[in-house]
Order: sequence, then structure tokens, then C-alpha cells
Amino acid sequence: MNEKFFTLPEEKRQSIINAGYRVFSQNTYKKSPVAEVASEAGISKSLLFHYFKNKKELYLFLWENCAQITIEYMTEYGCYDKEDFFEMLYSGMRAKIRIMEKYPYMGEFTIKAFYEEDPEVRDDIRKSYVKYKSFKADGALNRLNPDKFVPGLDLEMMHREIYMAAEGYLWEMMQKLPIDVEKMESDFTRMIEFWKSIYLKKED
Amino acid sequence: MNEKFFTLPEEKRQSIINAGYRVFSQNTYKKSPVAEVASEAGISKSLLFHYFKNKKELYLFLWENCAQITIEYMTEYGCYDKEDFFEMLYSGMRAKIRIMEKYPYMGEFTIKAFYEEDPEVRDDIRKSYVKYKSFKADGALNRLNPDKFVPGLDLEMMHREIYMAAEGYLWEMMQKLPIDVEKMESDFTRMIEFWKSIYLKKED
DNA sequence: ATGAAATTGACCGAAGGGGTCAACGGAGGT
DNA sequence: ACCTCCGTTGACCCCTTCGGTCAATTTCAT
Repeated sequence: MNEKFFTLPEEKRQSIINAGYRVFSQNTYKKSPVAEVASEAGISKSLLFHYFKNKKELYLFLWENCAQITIEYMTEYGCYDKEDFFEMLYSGMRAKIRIMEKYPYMGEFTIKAFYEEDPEVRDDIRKSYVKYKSFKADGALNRLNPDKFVPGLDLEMMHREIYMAAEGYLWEMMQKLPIDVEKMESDFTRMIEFWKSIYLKKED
Repeated sequence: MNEKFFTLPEEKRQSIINAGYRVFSQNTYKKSPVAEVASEAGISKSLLFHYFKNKKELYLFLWENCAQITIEYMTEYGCYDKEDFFEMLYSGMRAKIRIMEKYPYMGEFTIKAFYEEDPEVRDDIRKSYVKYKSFKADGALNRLNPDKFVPGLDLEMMHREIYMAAEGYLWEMMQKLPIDVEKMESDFTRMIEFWKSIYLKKED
């Protein structure tokens, strides 16, 4: 891929990347027209082929970029170094919302790419995935201190439940782009407050 | 559309329908090849065009069929006539799982069709949607009796929370087809038990 | 003005798309 | 044995789309 791409003004690079995520997230790899990416980014197809030597390279760049972005934001919002469970939840959510704000279709692209079956890219996707897998912020369950929660609570169920509700909410939001960042933050904050109110032990 | 389609053996009709849902759920209307539907259903393209006079007719039939199926299952599982909130949740879930079992891609197709922008079908989709809208099993919130729940609980939040968790779970399941009906039922049952345990007032 | 870099429109060959149609083959009637 | 009907198909048509190239034009710093 052409190094010139990285010297492009932020705005232009952004629009190319987002056009890519949009197109590839709504079509399979094979049926995603490079021309559509170009025109949506406001440049000619020829120029796009000037930055990326072919469709595959563009696609794989976008894929690698997902991981980069995610790690970058997660680090910035301190998702890796929170002690308290709800704190971690909160910062994770904020990171995710910011990503959605800047790259609305990245989430869907990630999933679609992960399950992509086209032999032209499948193996590269798989290979690159294991490389980044270790960055996942797992082990939140172990960090839960049972003393803080209502007695007898099934912590694993609670964790699953919260996780799924968050997924469900994000999924719902993704259906009707563009997203409303303000609303999402306040919705999520309310939800976390709600969870705290029912799951945390009352100290009275 | 050709009436002969309805006299087809159940199995064959099924496979055509499912092939249709699969293809149209993973591509936009325009980029869904009729030939792919046919070959996946195990028949020739010509024969498919014998049953449906063109692509649009096939697509709209599948769309109408979604509503039919949904209403049929919801009725069969008594989703419209349950009094208790958790009972309703349970029967709704069972209906949904059975649908997913028989028509794995119907859910995704419904959403995709709903947001389809292609001028060739958009208006028909919209029009047909309002026709069925009234069948939605709404108003579950009003049916909630606050006395049965823990004092001070925000019922609306609880409702939203449960709804989103269910969505999140179903979405997760849909990513890795084919579905495991047994597992889904037991997962869901456990989740409902969990919700009951934390939201319902303890009578001791 | 000049040369290099950025950017494009026109173009190409291949593939894929919706839809048609003549023909095939088997079941049933005579 | 022959005909007829009908479910079914493969080959075909014509048009569009796609990935990728390239010569030509525009932009811009010097």
C-alpha cells in the first residue's frame, strides 16, 4: 500500500476509511464495489487504486485498522486499568460510543469481516485476528468482589445479563444511524445506575 | 405469483423460502442473485421464475410471509393472551426460538427488508408494514402489577433492561448458525429465573 | 515556466445479472 | 405404441457492473 495515504489530511483519510467501512459492512467482500467506496469518499476510483494496490489490500487495511482503533480508544479511556467493575463498564462504554461516533460502521464491519468466507481474504483475516486476540479485556469476572453485592447473587449471571443488555442496546442503536452520542451516554449512565441500584449491597 | 407454489411438498417450499431468506438477508435487494436462491434451494433458476414472475414478486412474498409466520407462531404459543409478565416473556421466547429453528434467516431478513432503500421495493415494504403493525404485542408495561415486585423498583427500566438483554442474546445466537434450540431454551429459562429472583418481591 | 506529484475520465475484458424459451422426460390416458 | 400434458431444465440474450489500467490533465512548489 502507498505510504502517501498516511500523509493525507486527516479529514480525507477519515472519509476514505469510513466509506470503506460502510460499503464493506453492508455487502460481502466480493460484492463490495471499490468504485462505491471511492465515490462515497469523494475521490475517484483511480486515486483509491493509487493508495491501495487492489481491493484486497484496501480490505485488509481496514481490518487491521479496526484493531488499532479499538486498542487506541480502550487505552485512552483507561479500560485496561480500572479496578471497580462498574467503573470498567462505564469507561468501556464511553470508549465504544466514541468509536461509533467517529467510525459508525466499524462495528458492523468487524463482525462481517470476522465471518467473511471469501477464500481471497478469509485466511488473512483469521491469521490477523489471533494476533490481536490477546488484547481483549477479559477476566472482569474474577475481579468481582462478592462482598459488595447483594448476598446470594449469582455473579456470573449478572455479568452475562449486563453484557447482553449492553450488546442489545448497541445493536439497536446501530440500526438507526447516525448515532446520538448525548443520548447514548445518558442512556448508558442511567442503565449503570440502575444496575448498581439492584445489584449492589445496600449499606443502610 | 403461480399458485402451484403452494401445492408443492412442504419440504421443497420450505427450502425455497429459506434460501430466499438467506440470500436476501445477506445482500441488498439489488445484489441478491435470484440464481443463488434457486441453486441453494436445489432447483433451477427457470423453475423459480416459473413460480414467481420476477425477483420483486419473490422478495415481496418473502416479506409478507414473515408477518404470517410471526403471527401464526405468536398465536400458537399464546403470546397474546398471557396475563403474567414473565409468562408472556417465556412464551414469546419459545415462539421466537421455534421460528429461528425453522427459518434461521427470517429475523435478519425482516430487519434488512424493513430498512431496504431500493426504490423498486421500498414503497411496497413500507405499505405492507403498516398493515401488520397492529399485531405487535405491546402494552406489556401497563400489565405490570407493582405490588409483585421489590419496592421502589423502576419498572420501566427493568422492562427495557430485560428486553435489551433478550435482544442481545438473540443477536449473539444469530451470528453463529445453525442454532442450538436446546441450549437456547435452557439459557433463556435460566435468565428468566434469574430475573424473577432479583426483581420479584420475596415472600418470606 | 518547469517538472514532479496528485488526480481523473475513459477504457477494457471478464463476469454476473434478470429474464426467456425451446426442448427434454416422465406420467397418464387412449 | 403414440400423444399430451406439465414440471423442469440448460442454454442463451443482452445489458450492467466490476476490478484494474493508463494516458492525459490539473495542481502546485520552486
